[in-house]
Amino acid sequence: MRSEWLDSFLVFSDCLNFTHAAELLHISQPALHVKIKKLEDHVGLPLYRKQGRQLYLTPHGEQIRAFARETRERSDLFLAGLRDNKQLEPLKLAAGEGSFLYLLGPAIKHFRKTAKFPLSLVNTRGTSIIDALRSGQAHLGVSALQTVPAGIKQTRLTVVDQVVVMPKAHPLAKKKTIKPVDLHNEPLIIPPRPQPHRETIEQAFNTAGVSLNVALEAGGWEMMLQFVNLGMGISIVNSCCHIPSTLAARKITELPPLVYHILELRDAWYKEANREMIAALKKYADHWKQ
Amino acid sequence: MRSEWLDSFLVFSDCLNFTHAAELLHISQPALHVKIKKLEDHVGLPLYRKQGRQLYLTPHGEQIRAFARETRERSDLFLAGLRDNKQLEPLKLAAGEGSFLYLLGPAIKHFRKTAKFPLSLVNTRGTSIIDALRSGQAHLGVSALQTVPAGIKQTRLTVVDQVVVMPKAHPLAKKKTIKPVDLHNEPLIIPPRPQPHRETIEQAFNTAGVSLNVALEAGGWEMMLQFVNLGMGISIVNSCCHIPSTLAARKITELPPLVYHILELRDAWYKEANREMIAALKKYADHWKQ
DNA sequence: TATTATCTATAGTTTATAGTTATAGCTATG
DNA sequence: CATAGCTATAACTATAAACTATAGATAATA
Repeated sequence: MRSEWLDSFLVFSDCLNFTHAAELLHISQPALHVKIKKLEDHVGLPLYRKQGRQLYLTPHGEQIRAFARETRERSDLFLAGLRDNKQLEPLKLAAGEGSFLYLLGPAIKHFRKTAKFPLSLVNTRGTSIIDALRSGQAHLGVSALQTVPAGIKQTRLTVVDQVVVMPKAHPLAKKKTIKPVDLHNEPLIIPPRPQPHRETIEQAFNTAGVSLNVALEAGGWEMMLQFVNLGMGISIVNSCCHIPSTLAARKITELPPLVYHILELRDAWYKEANREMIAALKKYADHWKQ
Repeated sequence: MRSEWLDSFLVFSDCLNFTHAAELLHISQPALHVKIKKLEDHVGLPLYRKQGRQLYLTPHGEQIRAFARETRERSDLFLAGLRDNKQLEPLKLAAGEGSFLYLLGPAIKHFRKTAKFPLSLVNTRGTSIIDALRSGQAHLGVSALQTVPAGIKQTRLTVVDQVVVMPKAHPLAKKKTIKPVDLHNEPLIIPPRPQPHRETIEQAFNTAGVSLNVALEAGGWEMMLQFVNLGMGISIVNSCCHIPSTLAARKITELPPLVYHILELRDAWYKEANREMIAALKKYADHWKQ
């Protein structure tokens, strides 16, 4: 869609009179007429109608008019900012510790190498990622939320299973997959209460009718694994965590796999930096599986 | 800024080679060269440089490239939506009861008459207007917040004084202006605790060292005025409220006037509907004063 | 009812712009 | 030092965008 057409249409839609609008544009009336006609042909929809000899815009015409206005305003603002040497705002990517540690490394590396945008990483926990997006503290988020809040757009990134980790010598390590019942009375190392990971575990254990034996509350995957390593109990972590070779990891049933999504504000006009980061994230979505 | 220039620049910036890019665009290399030159001349800044015989984009060139991408994406999305007959989203205006009752009437009337956008009004109270904007439940808000939250753009609308209202026969009605001290021991009708109006009053009375004698807690200007009318006490309301002729309104010192602002999300690309509503609001910003 | 004014829309012509070819000039490479 | 591969400019050409003229349509006016 040519910008000239939109500019002409803007003037025309103000006058609703080819003769006057053409004068304002310093071109002849027929010249304007063909411009509007070309715009109409391109769009493929009638943009104005005649009632007697009064012209009026169709609803599509009204929409084009609004689009034309926004387009020009956007362009003017951008050019003004460019000439004022306005600094490029860095892309702010929000995610939890786990995502940054095990999921996003290669994507971030790739983005920094190929994209020309400054990058800033925001460490968030739980649902505060949504607040960060809404308040503009972050432009993009990665998280495994269960429900999509209003006004947020989700793009599926990868699916991560949950595994039970324990010392290799542990009797449960002989099993191939573990059920919540098997963990009855086992001392567990899990995060404290408001964390979503804790909630998921509690829910699954409740459903299975198994009571939790919390040996130690510890947040953060690395910490949890460290305490398992020290023999203080066993734990449930994402299968994308780097499991030390001294530990065994076994699949657990009845705990839903985590679906990681890319989160962005719906209809914040698609920023180029977002686009490039999303491309990088998708490229390396499953790198951790190898 | 012509859309053709941007389209050509996009291809050029991918190749960084006039010869190849021109082939892709099915024009000759010199033709592309002058197009890029025209874009550069229009912008007034160099968009690329040569290092030996390798070309690379300047930071300004990178920004233009991102802008060009976004421009095309935006245009494509718009056209696709238009052809799919996607319904126009209504403009959602959020404000409190007081604003809707006394401040916004004529502006809303004007908008509905002149603007071609569907309108939807959202009744909010207190700071939840910010949440409504951030979550996309509202596109525009009107409120008299004391502080501007991050990511919100404010435009000053009008200034409203606070007045004490009482029956005309009340002894205080003889005064021209009233101080908080004068209200010592007077039974007051004011909103309950979390309301900002209550907080403002409490703060002013604390500063003046006067204790509040709360006769009745009632939210909403109309209700408050009604109870004053019924002789249950006196109250403090905005001067833009419709004061019944049976009551007297007197200015009060030490209570700061309320500054009403238009609120919108910073850098949500300026929607045409927002623009028109803001124009309408400004046009009738002070209508209530007459 | 005929006449005029005002405006849209189309046709034919002219002008301006965008495209082409040719080539000079620069730079890395064998 | 010759050559390949590219940018950038000039001179020329084709195309598209402007113009003039005017037919057609509608409402106001004599």
